[in-house]
Amino acid sequence: MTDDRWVPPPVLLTVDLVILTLRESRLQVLLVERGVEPYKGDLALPGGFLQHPEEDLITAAHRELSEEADLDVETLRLEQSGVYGEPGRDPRGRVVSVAYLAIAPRLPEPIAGTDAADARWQPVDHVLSGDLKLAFDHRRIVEDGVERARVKLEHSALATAFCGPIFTITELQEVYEAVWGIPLDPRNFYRKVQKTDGFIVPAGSARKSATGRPARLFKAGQCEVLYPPMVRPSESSNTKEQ
Amino acid sequence: MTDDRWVPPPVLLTVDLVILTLRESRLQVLLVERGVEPYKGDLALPGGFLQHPEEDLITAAHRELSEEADLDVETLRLEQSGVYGEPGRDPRGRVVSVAYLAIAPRLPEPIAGTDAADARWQPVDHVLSGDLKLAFDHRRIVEDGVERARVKLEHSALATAFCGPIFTITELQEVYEAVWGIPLDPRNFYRKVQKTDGFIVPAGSARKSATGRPARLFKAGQCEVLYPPMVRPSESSNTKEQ
DNA sequence: ACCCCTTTCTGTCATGCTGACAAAAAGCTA
DNA sequence: TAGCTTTTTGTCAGCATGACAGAAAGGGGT
Repeated sequence: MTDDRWVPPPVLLTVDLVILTLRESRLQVLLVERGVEPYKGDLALPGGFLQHPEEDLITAAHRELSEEADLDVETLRLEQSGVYGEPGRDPRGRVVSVAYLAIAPRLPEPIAGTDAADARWQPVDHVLSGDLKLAFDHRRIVEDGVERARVKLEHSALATAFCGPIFTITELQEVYEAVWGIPLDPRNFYRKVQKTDGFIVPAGSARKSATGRPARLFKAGQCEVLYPPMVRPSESSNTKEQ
Repeated sequence: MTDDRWVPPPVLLTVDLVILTLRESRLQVLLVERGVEPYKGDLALPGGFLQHPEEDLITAAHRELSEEADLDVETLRLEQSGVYGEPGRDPRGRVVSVAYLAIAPRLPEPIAGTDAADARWQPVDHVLSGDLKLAFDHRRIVEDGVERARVKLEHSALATAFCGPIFTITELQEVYEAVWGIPLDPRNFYRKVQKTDGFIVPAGSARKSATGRPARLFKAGQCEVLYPPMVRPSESSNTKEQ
């Protein structure tokens, strides 16, 4: 650092995308089959290098998403979820990756783009359990992203974004159950979301499909931050035991 | 992306450090006076470029900390707190910065290192209020770091790390008050931390300095995650109003 | 029409946490 | 001993929660 002629070493920057959605009542993550080396043929998160030196990170993230999986994600709000810069994580050299997270309602089946041989949804538990091997350190990135989504569900009104514009309380409950991976009591859940101010507002009259009593319809309220938060019960047993 | 001869654009990577401590019952952040252009003479967070292409991010963070402010921070646990990569944030070119956060007990007055003309503690409210101008987008980084510290105080036993190895409940309360920036009721706080399992454990007999009834002494418990969490009262008014 | 089944919705009840506050306990000082 | 400060122990009402009972509102089958 005392040498005037020293120049900082450049690194290569990538963005990786953890796109979560709900399909068949399960939390699923968007994965692509890599069409190029390294890890050609393996599953990985969509993502890639910055295109030009002036490209914004978030712009690059959106671009990669539309390139690798042709999803209409204009409205998708990407949120930073971590940086992964360990040397050796990419055989191509020193690559630092910024991970972005998005959580969205039932998205359609993606269409593989230019860089990806294939793109499809996979249940996150297959990734977390290790049944599904991912390229690079992408499993770790998925883990971190899912944990962040779980926490976000507690403190923000994000869960409504998983549903359509109009939904029933039971549908909202299924979102929580899928993301948290635990069952909830319908009656207490009903009471809780009703009295959490600004979370959901009534939308039109009742009536829904199939069997059982017709459910009332709701839409997302205007508040972002939930107070009091939705607490997931399992958190209690998380105290680190000596 | 369809051009085989295309190579990804390199970027320069820096680490920036948000080191928070408690001095004189106020939350303070470590700042250095820049000794080189750009922003020479301005206050900024300690930090700098990766030294060589194989340097780990966290290693670089520790190195910069010891270079710019000669603190003995072997035990300091740095935690990632964000990436700042907006084009134009640094006049030297495309510079992406990874911010690290550390929270620590009363640290000594720092000693300016090689790159910094000076290094010292500054109250965070001076930074947040805008009274103190920082170089680059460092004010934003401090804001994010402080908010993260506030949240961490709610859910983790971090607050004990601000105190010495042995402390009184009142001292612990002062930590919360300083970081959250609000007053708390001593009696309710006393009750709360006592029954939060694994947060604090008794350490030796009572007795302390100055006036008033001697306080009992405690040390940090073994648990990391607080359940139930410490909730800061102001959070209730945080609902985003339409 | 009637019964059964499913799902949604409304209550109830005991428990435990919280905020607000009273008051006792334990020192020090004058 | 009186007065002051700070810590510690209670008290009390209100609110949220978990567990669960049971009513309401449909549909399908006979």
